[in-house]
This record gives sequence, structure tokens and C-alpha cells, in this order.
Amino acid sequence: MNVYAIFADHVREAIAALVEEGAVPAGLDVSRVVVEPPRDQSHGDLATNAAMVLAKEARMKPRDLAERIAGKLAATPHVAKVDVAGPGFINLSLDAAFWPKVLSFALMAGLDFGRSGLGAEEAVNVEYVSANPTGPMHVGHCRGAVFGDALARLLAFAGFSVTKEYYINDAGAQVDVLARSAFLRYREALGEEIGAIPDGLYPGDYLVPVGRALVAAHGPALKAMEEGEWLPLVKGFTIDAMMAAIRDDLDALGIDFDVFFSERSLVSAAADKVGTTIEALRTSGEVYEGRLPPPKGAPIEDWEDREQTLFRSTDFGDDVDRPLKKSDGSYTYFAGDIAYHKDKVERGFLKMIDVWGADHGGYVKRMQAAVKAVSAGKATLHVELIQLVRLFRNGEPVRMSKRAGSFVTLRDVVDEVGRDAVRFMMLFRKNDAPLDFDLAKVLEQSRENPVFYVQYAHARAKSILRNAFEAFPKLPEEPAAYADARLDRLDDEGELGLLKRLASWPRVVEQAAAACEPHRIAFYLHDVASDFHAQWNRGKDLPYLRFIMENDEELTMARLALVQGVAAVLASGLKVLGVDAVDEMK
RNA sequence: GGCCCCGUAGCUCAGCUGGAUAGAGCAAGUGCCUUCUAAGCACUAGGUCGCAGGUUCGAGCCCUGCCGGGGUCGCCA
Repeated sequence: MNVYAIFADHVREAIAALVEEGAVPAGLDVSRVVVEPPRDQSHGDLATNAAMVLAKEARMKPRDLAERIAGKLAATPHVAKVDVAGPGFINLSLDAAFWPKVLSFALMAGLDFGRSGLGAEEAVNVEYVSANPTGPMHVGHCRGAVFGDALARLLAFAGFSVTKEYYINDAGAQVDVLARSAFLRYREALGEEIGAIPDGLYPGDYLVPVGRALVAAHGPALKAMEEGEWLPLVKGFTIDAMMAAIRDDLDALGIDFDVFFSERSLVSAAADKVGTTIEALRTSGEVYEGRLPPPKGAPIEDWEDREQTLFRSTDFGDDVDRPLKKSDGSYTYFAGDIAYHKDKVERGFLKMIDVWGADHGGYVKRMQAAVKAVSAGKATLHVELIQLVRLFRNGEPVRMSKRAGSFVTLRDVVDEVGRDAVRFMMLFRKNDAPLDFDLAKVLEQSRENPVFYVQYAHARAKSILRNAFEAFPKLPEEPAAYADARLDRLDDEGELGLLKRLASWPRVVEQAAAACEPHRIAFYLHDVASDFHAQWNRGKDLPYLRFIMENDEELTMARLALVQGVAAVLASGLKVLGVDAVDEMK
């Protein structure tokens, strides 16, 4: 029940009625007509820009058009007052019975309040994390992971049919290095003195257990083999071990996937999907053999001008055409990624979202070009870039030295501050802005810590309800039972403000989903918490505003309906973010 | 040098896809609370939205050009 969407329909009906009467020209484009809450409360409950947006096309003055639309809207149910203001805004004031009805609806819907049909069950593929299986996840991965997961939850809540996907980069040179590194640990586990880990291999001691496991599985047999023989064995074994560790780490963050897609599976002996993809593009003229100019900027030492296999990404807005094969004849990462996205298209996804680190920004245009090419222009790829996280503890940067093989792992952070704090803070910032994450501050129990502030609001709501049930043992516990409380008795300014805030939840969901911006949910929840805490505090000075009025069960019940609504919206929103809504703070 | 992202109060950031007088928190200042509904509350002050043009009824938001910060620039993923 998105009241803004409902009234946007009313506005469009009003315009249609005027067209019917011949009062305004037919065929107006109403796509830009919106109904929103006015910035200033004194302007009423709802405002629409309809007259200003349509004035030019209708060849009328905005205010004249506004007057006519306003005349029609005056007859709409629940509209108490219509004003034309400013350059041509139409401001609507609703009657006192309206907002309580939204609360009743919300209480009936419970956690489903805010759920939207916006997506119309359209299939969306959200690909995120896709960390290389060459080691445990570190903090750098975690923002993208949380963002992708929250975005997937948000889109699902907004009515899309979402598939969450992880692309395992298990085919490149990196995983060969991984295998050699693991083999060294294997020899070590057999008692050999291996000394310092050579440059170019992964030094982290997370491979030590893998070495031991290889001994357990194969004994000393691998040692007698040539590299060509043991490498595939060790590689597969180690990747499996790394992916198991990564899944554990993701699980600690509350993240799971519908599909783990292996890059290796694209180039298996049975079917070279990369090759067939490239040849198909060659047939359609998007792939050719040619030469590239040397890259501008920092000179590349071993640049050689050679004829190579290129994808014509410039046809789709990219800056240069992009190579598909390395000088040794193997495919570039890009070539595999094209085949992978083609596979997604073939699985029926015309809407794809990839979540990448901001350092991959230069890759966006070519991938979007490729998606256009492999889908005959039918599919779209949105790429959300995630900026860096800087880790602090009490304001001091937490240094990590990757060179020594010791970095702050995702697991370290989750163990230190908890899943909820990590998730909420990762979402309490626009994804395209860098984020400072302070391990000490997120554990503070104060207003400055948004995680605590929001969770505490939910706990406080539950606490009020517990207290109320003691004062009035006959009161029902389930929220839906409050839907027909005497909500007309909610007449305080703060109560009405909170009511309207709750009523805007469905709109927030739709806008956040349309913009692929889960952080809006986090900020909205913070606003709800803020309104709620403020109302609670007002009861300190003004006892007649307290939620529990021991001498007035009817009023108490009405206010508890509001508290139930707050708890439901907070719980619903936190669920979208993947954060627990706790019933009490410890 | 090309491309991408960012620039909003002293600090950290929102700003609802172009709407009305640009908002929070922290810090600062002034009061209040010293007890209950659990870890404070209310008020005040604080702004040339990097700069300059443009688009239109209207721009923090869109376009162009500068300035500043970050990222990236065959055969890494």
C-alpha cells in the first residue's frame, strides 16, 4: 500500500477526466508526474508536480492547469483540502482518518508491509563477491558482499525474481600459482624443509592445512609426479578447499548464493564455450583480427605491435576494441567473462547486475558492450561499483600488510564486532563513496553508533510492549489485533509524524530498488528510529504523551498500535538489510 | 593524456532520479534532566552545494569547460 503511488493514480485519473471533458488536450505524457511528500509539512500531506510538468505540452499556464486538476482532485476520497501553491504545485491535505488506515493496513501485513510488485517477477541476475579462490576473504571483499546481498534482498522484496550468483575465477594463471603454493605446503607437510616462500607464490599460512590435507588424501604419491601431472590434481583440490573456506566466511556474514558458476566449466574439454562464443561473434562481425595502438599513459615495457583477436567494443561506446587472446594464445579474462554473461542471457536473464570493486571501473564499458553483442541488444547489464573500506580502531588506521601474507580477514572483523554491525555499517553509506569503518565505534552504545541506535529502537519498542502487557494483561500480543484500535486517538504531532514516516516505507522500498541503492533503506530506518526515540523522550517531559497510559486502556492500545507499527517496519527493513532485529539489548 | 567516481555546515555524511526556505549526526554555544518508559533531552548558531557558463517555469541534481582528490589505462582477475 504505497499511498504516493495510489494518489499518483488519482492524479492521472483526474487528468484523464479533464481530457474527456476537453478541458485539456489529449495525449499528454504523464510519465514525469509524481506524488511526493512535501518538503514542508505546512504544505499538507501530499504534493504533485503534475501541472508544472504538463503545462508546456498542454499549452496552458501551470497555475491554470493546476486549478483544473485541483478541482477534480477535490472529489477524491480522503482528500480534505486542495491548494495550488508556488509555481504550480498541487498540495493535498488528507482527512484525519486516512493515515490511521495506513497503519491498520501495515499491522495486518506485518513483515510484508512494504513488499512491492514493482519488479513484476522479472528475472534479475545479481552477481557479487566473485572473489578469487586463492585465499580467505579479507575486509576488502566484505563491502561488495554485503552490498550485493542486500541489493538482492531489496530487489526480491520489491517484486523481482532474483538469482544470486558467484563467479568462481578458477581458470587463470592465479589458480596455477595457488596450486604451486599449495604443493609447497604439501612437501612441507611431508617433512621437507621449504624455507622462505619464493616470490610469486602465495605465502599465507592458510595453505598449511591444505598441504596436510593433500598428504592425507594422496600420501607421498604426488611428489613422484611431473608438474603436468600433479598440477591439475592439486589445483582442483586447493580450489575446493578455498571455496569451502570462502563459503564459511560468507556464511558468517549471513550471505548465500543460488548459483556458484565456475569459469573453468566454460573451457572444459567437452565444450569450449568461450571459443564458440567468440566464433559466433566473429560471424556477426563483432570479432576480428587486427592491431591496436599502444596504450596512452604509462608506457608498457614489453609492448609489441601484433595482430590479435579483438572485440569490436567501440561499436557499443567503448574507447578502444578489446583483446580476447593473450600472446600465448590463451583467452583473456574478458573473453571468459563474455561467454559467462552469454550463458546468463541463455538462462533467461535480460536484466543483469554485477557488483564490482571500484578499481574495475575501466572494465564497465567493454562488459556492457559485450552483453549487448551477445544478446542482440536485448539484455542490459548494470554495474555497481563499490568503493574502498578503510579500517580504523579508535580513530587509528588499522594497517594491513598483504606482502607478509597477513591481512585482516573478513572473519576477523565479523568475530570482533559481529555480523550485524558489519552489515549495517557497510550499508550506511552510498556505495560509490569511500567508507571509514571504525571497529571500536560500532560497538559503542550511544546515539553516535547507528547500528545500536536502530537496533535499540526495535528493542525499545518490544520493551514498551512487554511493559504494556504487564500493565494491561488482557491486551493482545499479535500486531494484527491492533489494526482496529481507536487510531483516531493518535492526534499528537509527534505521533502523526511517526505515522506518516511508517506510511512512506513502501515508497522508500520502491525508490531504493529502482535506484539499486540499499543504503536508502539504512538511512530510512535511522530516521524511523530517530522519530521513535524522540517521541519516547517527549513522554519524559510530558507524561500525557507516554505510550502506556495506565488510566486509559483505549488510548494505550492506539499508541501501542503505533509501537507495533514501528517494530514491524524496523524488523521488515532490517530483514532487507540482513540485520537481526533484536528484542532486547544486552 | 583518455575514461570512470567523488567535491554539500569546522568534521563525517544524507539529499527521495529536476521542485517550494538545501537536511541529519558529531564538534561548538545555551538551557534542562540527576529519574524514570534503560544507556540523555530541547533550543541556538553554523552554507557562494569546488569554480564559470549553459539548458528551463525551476538546478546540489542534467549539459559543457576548468580546479582539486581518488581509481584505471593490451597479454592481472
